[in-house]
Amino acid sequence: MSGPLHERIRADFEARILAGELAPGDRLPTEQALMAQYGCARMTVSKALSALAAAGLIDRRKRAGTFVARPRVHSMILDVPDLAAQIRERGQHYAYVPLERRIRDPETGNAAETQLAGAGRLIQLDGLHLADNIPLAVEYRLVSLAAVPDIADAGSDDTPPGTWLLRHIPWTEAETRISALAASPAVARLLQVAPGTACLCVERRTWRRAEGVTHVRQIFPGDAYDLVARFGPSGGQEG
Amino acid sequence: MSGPLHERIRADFEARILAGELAPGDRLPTEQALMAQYGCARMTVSKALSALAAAGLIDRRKRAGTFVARPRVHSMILDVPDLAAQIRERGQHYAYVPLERRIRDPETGNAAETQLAGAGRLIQLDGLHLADNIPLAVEYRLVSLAAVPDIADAGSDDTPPGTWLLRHIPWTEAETRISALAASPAVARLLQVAPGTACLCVERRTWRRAEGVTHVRQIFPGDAYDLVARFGPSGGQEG
DNA sequence: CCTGCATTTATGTCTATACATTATTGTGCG
DNA sequence: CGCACAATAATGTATAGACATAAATGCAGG
Repeated sequence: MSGPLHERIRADFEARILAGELAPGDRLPTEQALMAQYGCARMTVSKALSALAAAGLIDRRKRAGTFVARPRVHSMILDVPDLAAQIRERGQHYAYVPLERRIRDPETGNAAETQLAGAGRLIQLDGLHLADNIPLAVEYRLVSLAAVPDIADAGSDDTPPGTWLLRHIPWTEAETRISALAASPAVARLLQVAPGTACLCVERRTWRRAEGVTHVRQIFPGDAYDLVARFGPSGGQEG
Repeated sequence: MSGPLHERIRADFEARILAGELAPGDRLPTEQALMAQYGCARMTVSKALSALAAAGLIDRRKRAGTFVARPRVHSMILDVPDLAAQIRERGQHYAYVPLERRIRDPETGNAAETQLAGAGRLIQLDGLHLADNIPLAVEYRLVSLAAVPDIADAGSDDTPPGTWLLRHIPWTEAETRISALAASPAVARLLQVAPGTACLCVERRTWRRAEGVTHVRQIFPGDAYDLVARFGPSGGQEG
């Protein structure tokens, strides 16, 4: 149990809070007390407590002291990785089959599309994700050419646009919406399941500085794919 | 644009990275340069950069310098709030109808149940969540009596066990699994939908210090509920 | 009893400095 | 040329102190 002292202090209190030894609302020792206890300077204590505060485990109030925070919503970390990477990680063979690649104007009257397009046009990129040659997901994607002009000429057809985008337009804002729906005949045929089969629908909209980048809808057969999210102390991705 | 200087520095670079002005792999000025640029001490610069590093936006390497990180997985924050709170927030009337409340032993041969139970027994708590008297979700829950002995006598029947647990056993680790399934006849009857309807299934297992606490399965009609997750600069996870 | 003001105590920010750590860079020797 | 090793330049950790800020507390006066 060595390493930086501020990290040790942080880990100490994280453990005690997570274990319930320190309950929500409990008061932590003052920084002065912790200086004495650990035999270090105040900045060192403060660094440890700042990290805990940033992680939402404690509240620090001037004059009053430092308290174990009341857990609010259970926010969980949902990893929405690149499908290609995820499939390969499971040791399966990944392939992407492009189905449609068309540059077009946004549908008039479709607010989402016109907003995504901005001043320019849209490129529609539909395709099928295969794991070991079995259909895993249909993907319907729209990309704003105003935001990503490179995509028109880039992209050999068999790299999925999601992977390409991830490498070229990083650090965007995104909203993901997860729902369940019954497979339409068209989707059912592509996924090789019976029409009406329960499917997981992952819909993601992505922005960059308030400018729309892409809007994608992925549909998975319900029995073939689970999304997994985690919450916990070790899940410290914080990003 | 005032406030603490370290926060201003942090926000400056966050904005430049998110805007793409600083691309992945680009090198940031050295701390020395930033000291000069902002006219402050090194600790102040360091605090700003540490926050960015904790958020995963930059990588700091000794001797080499500080670089914009390559985006890894797009981790998103999935808010899994209390159903009761969420429904009331939408201005609807919330109600919980208990269906089953039984103390029993774990099924022999069911590894998940025996592991959850630990040395003790289990309490099974099934119920129905209603929004404006319309069924929104069926809930099948198992709670370990070893981990939560209080639950046996606590809980007036019309407060959902999820809400009760959230208030009594905070700061747990959890894993959430999201999938789609077709409504079984029993589920369909409870949700008042046709059998086979596509439903969203949210399954959550919760631990506390490696001791199982609860295992819950919530099933929503596919067209009545969406899970939403967000990723973005302001989306800090402070609950 | 209540209100308002001063005090006190805690965190918040920042400085200036020192030494540790580490990976790159460069140099010299075989 | 290439390897070993030293110099160097960057971040990492920590100290000791100063002043700022905010809120709980206590005290005085109405």
